[in-house]
Amino acid sequence: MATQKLTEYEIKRLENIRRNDEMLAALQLHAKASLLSNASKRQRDGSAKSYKVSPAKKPKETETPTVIRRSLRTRGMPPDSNCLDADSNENSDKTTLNQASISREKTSPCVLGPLKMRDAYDGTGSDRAFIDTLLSFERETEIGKVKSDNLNCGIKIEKREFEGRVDLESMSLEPENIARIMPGRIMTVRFLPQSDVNIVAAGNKLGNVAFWNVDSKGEKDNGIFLYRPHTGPISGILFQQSCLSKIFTSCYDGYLRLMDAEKEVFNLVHSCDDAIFCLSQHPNDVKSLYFGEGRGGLSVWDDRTGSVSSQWTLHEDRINTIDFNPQNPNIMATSSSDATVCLWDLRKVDAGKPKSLKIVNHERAVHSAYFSPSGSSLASTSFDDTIGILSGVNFEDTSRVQHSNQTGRWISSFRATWGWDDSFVYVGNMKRGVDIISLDQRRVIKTLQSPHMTAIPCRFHAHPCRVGMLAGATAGGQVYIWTSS
DNA sequence: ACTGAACTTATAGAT
DNA sequence: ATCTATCCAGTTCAGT
Repeated sequence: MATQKLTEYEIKRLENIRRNDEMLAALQLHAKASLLSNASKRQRDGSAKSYKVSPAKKPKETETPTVIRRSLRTRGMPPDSNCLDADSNENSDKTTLNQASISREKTSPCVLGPLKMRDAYDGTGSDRAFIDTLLSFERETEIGKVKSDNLNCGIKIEKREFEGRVDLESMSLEPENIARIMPGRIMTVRFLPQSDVNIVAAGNKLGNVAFWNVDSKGEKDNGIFLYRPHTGPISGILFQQSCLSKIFTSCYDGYLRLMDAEKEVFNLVHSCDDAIFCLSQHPNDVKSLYFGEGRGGLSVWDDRTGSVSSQWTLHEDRINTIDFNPQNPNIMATSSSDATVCLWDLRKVDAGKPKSLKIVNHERAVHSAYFSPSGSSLASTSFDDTIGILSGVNFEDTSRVQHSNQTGRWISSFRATWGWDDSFVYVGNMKRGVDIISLDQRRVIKTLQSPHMTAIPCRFHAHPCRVGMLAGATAGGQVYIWTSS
């Protein structure tokens, strides 16, 4: 009996080993193939699958080739390759090469230069309407810009122009505000910071970025536009209040791209050897992009000079989020898989020995640390099944709210996300609900649930201009938009 | 201190 | 209704 069991166990184990070996072999084949040519080949084994973006659409290739990420430097190319400047980048040979490889395969290509939106677009129809929509905001802000100070363009990201508390009881999920906008697991979801439209952008694990105009119901593609600008998990999407037609995206593939709707390209802004795990923008200096790179690294990209202006090692493991205090933008919070949250004073972070203002210790990896809208509190979410609340004039008060954050492998980690004021944070739970934690009461005071929510919402964003409008994204490419009447 | 393996978990799409 | 592929997260444990 005992020997029988042991044998079964052994068989299972060997089977596991065999499968792992196969997977590794596949990965290595990919790596070699992509080194030989940019045009990625399909996986050689039977695991090739097709996928439907939505039931209504026809099958799509989702195979994201595992590509060895190489910086321009290691490829012997000059840094940045003028990619920042879209005008100077009619870089014919590179562009045509890219086009060729993309049209052959509908996978995310490994493109070291600007990638045309047309080539990255994955849809049956045209994305013209969507691009025009983005550009229309641009014209609106142009008018505003001329009137106001164009010297200080974009002083604020996501300025909140409203009063009043959200009425939690009136929050509901209407069936028309649900859509599967992309395949795969969503890593990040963001509302376009524009008060008169409801557009969300989401990035998934496969390197896709999808946009959904929530209000264009019944229109072609249901207002959903899917692009494939990257080859790995999307770690950040950044809108800029001052220029809504330019959208930054960051990826584990080590690339930082700038989608420019005007030029209709995904420019390559920056590439590095390490994975980029998060992306943020300094509130007072929108030309400074902060991103977490590799194991504990934080880099600052200066969009004026087109180069990395600072590089620090701030943590012992990957940095999962970077956030700035709205009250005092010199204060930055980082959360890391090294189980800590750190507060930094940017004026004091030296190149040599960065010293944090404060360290909050969790028991396990910390997946997020976000400042409240007013900047007076900080909420951190950790695998140790707590949500940390940091408050007080000098952030000297710490407290914990118990919350199960065991998402496992297939669900993106939970990140407690602030709403429209300092009252509540919103965080997913494994029972397909949205837990609402009251800052005052330090506990879950309500859980949003709906029979329409058929999967676990794990990543959230509150509409920066609309109280009560909350987007939740799932591991299956769905987005739920909760609204308040 | 490091490396690698096992184990956990949910979902969409295929059967 | 049931089955299965997913496969770079994080942790624990076993072995160097």
